[in-house]
Amino acid sequence: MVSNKSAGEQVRVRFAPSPTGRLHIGGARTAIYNWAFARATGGVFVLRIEDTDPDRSTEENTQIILRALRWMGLDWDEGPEVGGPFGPYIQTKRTHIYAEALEKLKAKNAVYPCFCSKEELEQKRAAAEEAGKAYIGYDKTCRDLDPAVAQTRIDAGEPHVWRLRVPEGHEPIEFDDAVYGHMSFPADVMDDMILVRSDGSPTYNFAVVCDDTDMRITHVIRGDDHLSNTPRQILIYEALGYPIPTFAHLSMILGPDGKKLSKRHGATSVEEYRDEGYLSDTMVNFLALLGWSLDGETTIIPRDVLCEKFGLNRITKKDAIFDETKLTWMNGVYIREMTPAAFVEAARPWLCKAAGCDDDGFFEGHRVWFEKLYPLLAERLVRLDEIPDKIAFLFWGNNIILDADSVDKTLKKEGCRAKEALLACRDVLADTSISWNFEALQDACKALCEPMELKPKLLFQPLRVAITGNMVSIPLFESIELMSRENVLARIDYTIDHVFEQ
RNA sequence: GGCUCUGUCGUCUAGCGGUUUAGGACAUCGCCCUCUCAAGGCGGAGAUCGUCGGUUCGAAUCCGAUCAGAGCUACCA
Repeated sequence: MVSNKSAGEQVRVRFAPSPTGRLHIGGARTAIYNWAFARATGGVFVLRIEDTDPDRSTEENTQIILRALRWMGLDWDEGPEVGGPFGPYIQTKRTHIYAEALEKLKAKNAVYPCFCSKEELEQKRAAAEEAGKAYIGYDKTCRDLDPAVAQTRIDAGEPHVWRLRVPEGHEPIEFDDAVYGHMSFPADVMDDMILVRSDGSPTYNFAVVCDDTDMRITHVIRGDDHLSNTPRQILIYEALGYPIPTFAHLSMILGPDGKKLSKRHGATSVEEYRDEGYLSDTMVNFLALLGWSLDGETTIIPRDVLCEKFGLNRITKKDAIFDETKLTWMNGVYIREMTPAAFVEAARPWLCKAAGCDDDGFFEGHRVWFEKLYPLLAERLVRLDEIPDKIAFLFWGNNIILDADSVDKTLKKEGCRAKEALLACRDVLADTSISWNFEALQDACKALCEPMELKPKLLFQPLRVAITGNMVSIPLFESIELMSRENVLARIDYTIDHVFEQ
């Protein structure tokens, strides 16, 4: 077996999604590993679109995947839209590569045309299953057709595929997987697989081998659903006489019930997580840790550390369950580490939603004001989409929507002296000699506690309900500072009128 | 059916024959802080390392068997 990994050679890896849907969590993790490995080794990260399935591949999906990768910050060195020396990077535009490879195989008699129709094959399979034995593979009907006869049928326009002529008595196919270790597969169970379909298009196994070779890929890092395909591909590499890259297979990502992750489990694409208010830093960190560890102790691993320390040697073989709880916790950590400016930028959709206005002028005009919100919000958020609920009250103007439960528990509670407290605070907040700044206002209100013989809680909670509408809110006086005196006084007046005067 | 892989707290994981009374993180429980909610600090509980047998003075770590789960076995990728 030849290895294509000579010492000192630059690492070239690739992420090769098929555009049959959005970028799935599992695919995103594969992309992250490839990207991080390239960055850690000073290698090249290639993006290739595998759209050889004409029925399911769409240009729209390709765009969705590119957008998702960009959002995660996984920049590719070669691929769609950035080009590179081994393009094009979209399989349907590389048909000449596969055609040349097929000619090469024909010349070596390593392939043969097969005229069995899909229907015939399916019948045989069904018959085998009924007979009790499961289908053993293609029965090689066309393998030994007389070449001249075959050529005549081809010339007559009879539909045919091209199959690999797997050498008889081939020794077990062996390779060293970077994560699974030494692998050995008996060759006699390998089918004479189809390389080129009757419409002339290449099948997956054939296309990957041609492309990975052509693009000088040194390490194939992909999902372990391809582990069993690897010996098949090695057979193709051998037939073509191409050097074999290093393989690294990644375990699967499962849903909470231990079954393959699917829509049934909720969000499965990175875009859905983005729309729920997860940060791209969170996604990269969390997914990187699903199947890989830095040292077994560190959980928060910023992307620059990932890019420096990532390696194939600490990848797990075990399937991992995708636990959203931990993802959510981690998102909170990253939110707390942001700068106010970065926060406002990332949170724009939800900030605007809270304000009920999303035009550019409004947003730009409120940037500074929004940044002041960051410290109040950061330690209470775990997802960005929680923002509207927490700050909506700031945009109510002179109006106030009182939460019934909060009113009962803090304003109408027996002996709580809420009305008295509100009146006293109102006087402080109406006093224009006190500067409109949260510390000054807070100190002035707090000074009321002693003479009134009220615990801070009994003074502040009624005020909180009167101004925010709820007994649970972001910090009270910081919020007041961000509102106008007019709005604040109006809300207190309204609350006093409506709660206490029947 | 055949081929192949996996199996450590609920979850992600560390562990590579003795330094392990199996470490960390999330979740959970308790306490502290506190004008709410959080965040933060401290502490607790939680894994006889799938099971059984073997090798060894000694095994989560090596070997065998067994069970359970997964992938592949397509003119899908």
